[in-house]
Amino acid sequence: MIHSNSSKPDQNHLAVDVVHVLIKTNHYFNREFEKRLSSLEMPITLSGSRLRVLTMVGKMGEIRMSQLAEKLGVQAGTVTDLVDALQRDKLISRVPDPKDRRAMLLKLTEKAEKHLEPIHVIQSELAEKMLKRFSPEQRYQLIHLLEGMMDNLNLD
Amino acid sequence: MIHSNSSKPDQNHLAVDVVHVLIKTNHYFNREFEKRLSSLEMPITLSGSRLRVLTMVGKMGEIRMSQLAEKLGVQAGTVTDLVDALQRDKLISRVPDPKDRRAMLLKLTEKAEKHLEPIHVIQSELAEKMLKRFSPEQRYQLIHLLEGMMDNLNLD
DNA sequence: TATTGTTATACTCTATAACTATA
DNA sequence: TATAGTTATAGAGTATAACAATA
Repeated sequence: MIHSNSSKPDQNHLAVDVVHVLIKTNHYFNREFEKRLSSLEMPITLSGSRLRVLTMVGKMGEIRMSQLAEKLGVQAGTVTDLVDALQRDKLISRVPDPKDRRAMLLKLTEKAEKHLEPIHVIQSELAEKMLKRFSPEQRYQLIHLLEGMMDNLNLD
Repeated sequence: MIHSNSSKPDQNHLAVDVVHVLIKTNHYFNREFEKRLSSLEMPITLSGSRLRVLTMVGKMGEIRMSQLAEKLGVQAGTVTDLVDALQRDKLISRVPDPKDRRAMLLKLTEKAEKHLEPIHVIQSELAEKMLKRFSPEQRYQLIHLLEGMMDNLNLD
């Protein structure tokens, strides 16, 4: 058999290009998002990681430390630190799980819900700007293509 | 009462969804890429940031610290630190710019070129896996849509 | 005066590993 | 013994701001 690696050079090159554009687009979004966030002059500044924690906890409603670590793809100790910081800012509550005395359950506080509102507005506005003049079909198409990429990652 | 925010709820919601899928796809790629990189057992481990520096310097051939900072979207001091580390590992060389005695010119060393090879192979393989069964048309489409998002960011 | 790069300081994110309490 | 979470330690990445040398 011939080199599997160089049998389709053009196609391969194109694949790398797609990934590079993906990374770049993500980077552009992040940079602009962080810029808008910091210009919001909020009493508490949320980094990307902390925001991801809050969003995940909000989505799950109630979640254990270990589950959260798994969902975020980080270590248990990292979650402990992040939650410590968020709890200090009264954005998250940590209560013992009545069913397992080793475990802790995390929940958003009301303060967090209020805090997240303007952030979600910014996110939404920025998303809309980046997708200006994209038809609904194009938006679905983009979602579909990206989801296809993730699906491929979970194959064999 | 009607929220000014919900005038175009479906479309707006879709825009945020697109961005979320984008971020998630990027995250999936990064996680898998870092995993494969670390399993490569290389003598020097390159973080995402250092890799981005090397890739950019490689692409430009020769570049100033200040240009590099601008390209990467980070502060000058950050670049100094990154380059310090890469120079310590003999992956980058720093020579004074003969035309401007304040400036430094960065270049990859031969060691870096050799070092980057297997990394590019991994990147290419992973990209190809994620785009398996995507037709060339779909690949171009994806690139086109993502570039459209970046273009929109630079408007008004 | 403005620009190039460095240094100093501080904070966030992250991993690894050792540890405690509970299952 | 295994699991849930914490603590300790260390290192990378980043920003801000003050600084020196040169333009």
